[in-house]
Amino acid sequence: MSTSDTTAPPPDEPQDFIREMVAEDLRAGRQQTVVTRFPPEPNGYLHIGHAKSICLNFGIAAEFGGRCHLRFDDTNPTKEEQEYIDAIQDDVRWLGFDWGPHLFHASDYFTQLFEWAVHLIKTGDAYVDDLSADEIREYRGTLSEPGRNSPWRDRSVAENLDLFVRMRQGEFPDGARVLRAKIDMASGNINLRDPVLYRILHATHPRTGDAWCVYPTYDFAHGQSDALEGITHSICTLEFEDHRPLYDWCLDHLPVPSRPRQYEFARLNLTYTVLSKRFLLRLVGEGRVRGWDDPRMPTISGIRRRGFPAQALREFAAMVGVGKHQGVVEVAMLEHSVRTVLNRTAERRMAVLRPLKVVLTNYPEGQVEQFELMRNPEDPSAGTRPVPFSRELWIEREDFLEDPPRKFYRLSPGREVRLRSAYFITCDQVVKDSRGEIVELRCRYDPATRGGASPDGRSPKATLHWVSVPHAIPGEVRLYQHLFVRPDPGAEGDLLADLNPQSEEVLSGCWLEASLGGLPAGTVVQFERLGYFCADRDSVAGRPVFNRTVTLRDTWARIQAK
RNA sequence: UGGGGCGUGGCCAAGCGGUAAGGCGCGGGACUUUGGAUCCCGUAUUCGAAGGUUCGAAUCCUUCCGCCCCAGCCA
Repeated sequence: MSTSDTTAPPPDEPQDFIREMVAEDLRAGRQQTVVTRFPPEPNGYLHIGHAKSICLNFGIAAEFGGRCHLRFDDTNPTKEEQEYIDAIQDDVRWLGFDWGPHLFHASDYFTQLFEWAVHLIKTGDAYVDDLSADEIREYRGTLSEPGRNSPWRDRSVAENLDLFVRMRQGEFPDGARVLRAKIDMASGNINLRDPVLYRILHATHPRTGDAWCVYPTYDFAHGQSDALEGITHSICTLEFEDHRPLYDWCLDHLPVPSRPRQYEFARLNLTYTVLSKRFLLRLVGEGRVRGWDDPRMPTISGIRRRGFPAQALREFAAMVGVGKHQGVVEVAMLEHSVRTVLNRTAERRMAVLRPLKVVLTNYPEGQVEQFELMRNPEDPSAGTRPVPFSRELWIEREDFLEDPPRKFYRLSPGREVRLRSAYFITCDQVVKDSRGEIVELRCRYDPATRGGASPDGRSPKATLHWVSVPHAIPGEVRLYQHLFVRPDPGAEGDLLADLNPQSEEVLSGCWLEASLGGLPAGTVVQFERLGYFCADRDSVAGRPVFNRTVTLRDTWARIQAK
């Protein structure tokens, strides 16, 4: 609230229409400062769509030198849980935003809201209705026909007051009565046909416990909460555009301490990604995934477990922009920002997912060499790491073909390839078991090519990654594909029918560079050309588990085509 | 048949009366001791459609078409 909050100059060029309006409000003197808020209902985990809203609200506040509140819109105790309240805070923090001391709950205002409801009753702008939910729906009319007034609409102020207080005191069961605003049953905007302001809910609230049995609706709580917190710009998604007249009506009829304005933008839609809390809740509830933070989930916590960096999400949000057009953004755009960030930050390591043993017949038994390899070629300041090399190595099964087709340049009988940063090797012999399965390759290395370059200038067409057998540690790798196979999850049809049955593939016989052992969960490394992998919290010392980060449908196909 | 919004290339998106930014994707090339890295080059005679105003329109006017949201005591 200090004036220092307002000293930062607004950005030179607003990048979107909301920022433009904010800048204009400041310029015209309609607002002295900028206060926004991110107002999730704690009825589930946050997903990538919320990230857009978080970046928008916190971003605008930061750019204009204002502040952004985190407010839980906890007006419906039947759906809300403390677990969600905690998880949401973790996610917003992880995304890189700080609400400072500005943590609020709509439930903080229950007393004030109740008093304001009484105020509306006294001014004749609200009444207690005895109609049932079904009757209210009937009386509301339809999209094309006006509604009719409730027979209880003209009760006296005294009777309304008495009934409302008794509602609050718990005299009536759920659904028996509601408090309604007296606006216009014939309005073309259905939200204005005497909207419900308060309903009876004998439910325990995660924060206020059993103190209340009447709870305000979203429409009666949101704008007033904004006003109480001094929010200047209340930014929400498009589906609330119809509610803005009601938002304004409430503020205009109540002695609120400030006058916020509501602005709407298009929510994020992503191809191959369902961003419906209701549906995500179902996936978790039915055990289709292993929880809200299952790495296949589009939740912020799931995405985090897959190794998406917070910065990538922020860059993605900026890249997508803010507008009123409801399009569907291609996941490729998200994956692009993930790769961009990871490419410059993730350290390189070697790991063999599907191992095949290579024995260097001319390499001295028992000899071990240490190579010092770059931790990240994109960032020399990351330094180097020691990587041991010995007579027996693991290479990727896919990197050898006994009978190579054209265009396959990796290892095959008689061919020479480079072992990344080590030596050139040539395959002399293929060892098979009784079933004809290749179990081992006998190769010869060229001592003159130490470090991966040949003094005579020859250069193999392929470079393989490898791990020294005696030094490797076992690990598990989980490969993820898109959870949904339907490009546009917004289209009609049963979403469950389009769940990808192969969205997860677990590879347990992997061999990893030893340095991959003690990585803290959340660390993302790049396994050379295999892609980015994130150390999972399921890892136990010495036996790490990694989740593959970015998935492209044709990963392997692309690599093989080279 | 009510109300509220939105329509710029495959996707997102600038543009606000002066003759179509940018990003993603895609295609092609270069380079490379991983590449899905990096670097080049290409990718809308046209802005949902049709009229009109204007020297000049994606930008102004008219009409039409299409898509989205609203009939929870959810948010």
